[in-house]
Amino acid sequence: MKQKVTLKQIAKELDVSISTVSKALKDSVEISLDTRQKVKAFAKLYNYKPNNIALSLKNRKTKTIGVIIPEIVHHFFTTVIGGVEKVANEKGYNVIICSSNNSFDKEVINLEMLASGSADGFILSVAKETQQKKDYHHIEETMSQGMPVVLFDRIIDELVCDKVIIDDGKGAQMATNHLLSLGCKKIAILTTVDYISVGKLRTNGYLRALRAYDITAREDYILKIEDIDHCESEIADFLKDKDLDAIFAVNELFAVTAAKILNNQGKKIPDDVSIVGFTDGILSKHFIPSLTTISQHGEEMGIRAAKLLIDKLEGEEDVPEEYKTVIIDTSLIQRQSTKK
Amino acid sequence: MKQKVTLKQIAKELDVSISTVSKALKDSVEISLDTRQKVKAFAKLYNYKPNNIALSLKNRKTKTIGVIIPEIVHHFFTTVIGGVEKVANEKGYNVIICSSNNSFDKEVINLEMLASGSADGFILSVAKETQQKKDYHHIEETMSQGMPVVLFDRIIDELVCDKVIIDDGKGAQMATNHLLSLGCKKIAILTTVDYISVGKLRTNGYLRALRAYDITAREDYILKIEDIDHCESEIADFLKDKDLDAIFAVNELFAVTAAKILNNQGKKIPDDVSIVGFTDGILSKHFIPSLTTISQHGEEMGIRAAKLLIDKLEGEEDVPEEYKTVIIDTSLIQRQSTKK
DNA sequence: TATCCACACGCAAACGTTTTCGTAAGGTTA
DNA sequence: TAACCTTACGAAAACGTTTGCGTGTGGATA
Repeated sequence: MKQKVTLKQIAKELDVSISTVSKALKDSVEISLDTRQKVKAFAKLYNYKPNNIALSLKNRKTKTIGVIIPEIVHHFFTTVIGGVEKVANEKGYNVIICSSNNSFDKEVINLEMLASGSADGFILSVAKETQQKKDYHHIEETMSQGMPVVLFDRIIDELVCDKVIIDDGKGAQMATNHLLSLGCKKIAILTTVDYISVGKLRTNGYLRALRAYDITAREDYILKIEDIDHCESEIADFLKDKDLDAIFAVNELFAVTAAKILNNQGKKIPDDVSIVGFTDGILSKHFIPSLTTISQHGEEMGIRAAKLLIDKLEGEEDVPEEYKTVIIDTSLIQRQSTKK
Repeated sequence: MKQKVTLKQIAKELDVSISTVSKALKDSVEISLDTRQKVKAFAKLYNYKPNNIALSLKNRKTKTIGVIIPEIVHHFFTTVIGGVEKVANEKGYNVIICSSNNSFDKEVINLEMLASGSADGFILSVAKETQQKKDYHHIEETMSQGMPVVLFDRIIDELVCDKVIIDDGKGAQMATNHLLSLGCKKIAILTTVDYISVGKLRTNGYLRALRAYDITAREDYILKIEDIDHCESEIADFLKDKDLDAIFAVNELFAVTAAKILNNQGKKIPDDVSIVGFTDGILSKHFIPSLTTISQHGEEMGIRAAKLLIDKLEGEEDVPEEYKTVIIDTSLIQRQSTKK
């Protein structure tokens, strides 16, 4: 098992100094052509690769972007990561991904770990628990230590930093409008509890759309689901004996679950009930009927977030701080779950 | 913007030496109680966190596991990562995830980057291109430099290292047997091209099951799909005018796509045609009808892989090399796409 | 022959730790 | 008072780089 070869070893073998080796590998004119060639040949032979750790220590930067997301087994978030990776790779950055598993503690641990030397900046969507606790000290601390943070999707309004979001309200409004324009009047919404920022925003969008159509929102048409893992029974209860003509669900799972329950009730989609979801994932695409949905353009979010972060990382040090909030357009993807 | 505080700065402020600070923070008896308390108070106040990079350099280990997967937007792989993270976090390891995007070049780049200081060992499922090219020098090199590698799912037989796989053949056999036991006789398989190791293994399992039932396999019942992104037309062509009573698909997407096409042909699932898929993802679970499938137990794979890797990382240096191949049991999840 | 200048290379510091070893100060013992 | 032991701390090396600067050697010039 040959160990990794270092400059020191090459220097020893070739009987020159470490600096000579380093400079030779960089093709410095300080070093004679002869020596340069010898060193490079040797380095190639032994497959020398500079040690990133040492470089990071020396340069005080890691060329690494830390991404922290609430869930790793989640189509939308992985799509965003895809976008981040695209930009990062182009610009020579590495990407470290950590999942907080929606736990505040794990988010803190991950952030602190990455912040202590492993990453230069962060792209972050906060955990459910964090939104609930409203404790952002870890993020503030990271920023105050000079590491830029870009928040996306589940952001925190109180935090002053770059952000990439979609206009959740507008998206929800678009979805609801679509249903209204189809002639639906009895439109229910399946949403999350209010402390999830995106859930609340989408609920508001739904309400705004109804108002614009002069339809009074009904409390009993709004279901706020707390426990996503057991949404099925909640939705089933909610849907029992309700005479709806449309459902707007704030995510794929709610939409699909509702569709299945309606199916079992013998209702036809979209003939009896139309459904619009949120997030364009594989479920929406492949479900029968395929689901009309609001696309969040996850990859685009990742791309923009990465660009914002890298701009900060590579920008002038003493430029006055200026933070942007990028709003990604949502779009309605019409499929079979809403009638034409 | 207060910069990160280092031992040196604390030392300067408190007018002691760096070593004193370091020892004090570690509660060394060498340092007087007085000094210890003073240092600790100061460190806390300024929120001192040891710099991981410096530690890595010093300790020659990073306490980080590198995971390289072919795709990040992929349910199975993210499930595996979930398992890896579980174990890693328990044992105090960090997890870095990189995706090769099924590109050989990117796999090489990622591996080399992580290998040059960022990770102590690797958990890796190789890119499609790598399997095709049969070029494994980057992996061999990594191992020869003393960094353990655990291969999972898409492994390479020629490589001598730890591996975690499922018995793809057995799983496929189980799936096919299930169909046979239901009385199906005309069973087609939707599989991948042969250079994808798991595809080939599953095809073989299918063939074995048929043989055991004394059914001659028919060439025209086997579809090897090259381009997953455009599988729909291939499958549609294949299914045209075929009088099948069952389909075994080696992944979720093929299964769902076939189901949709059959639907359009007016065939009922499972009454006219039964379908068994592979991989227990959200699609299989939520599709209507829900799909009978072979579960790969992705999380378990991740757990086992992480354990194998950490064992190697923490094992004695000079213990004779010994490599294990862990085979995870697959299981058949019966749902609605096969008749009872 | 004394002076100067390239050339080609080495020294050493720095990045932030940890840890071994050395040592000054002060107290105890003989 | 000399010898010794604690106590409490500091110096320095090491991890692997990069880089500014110093310097020895040899040849060219005056």
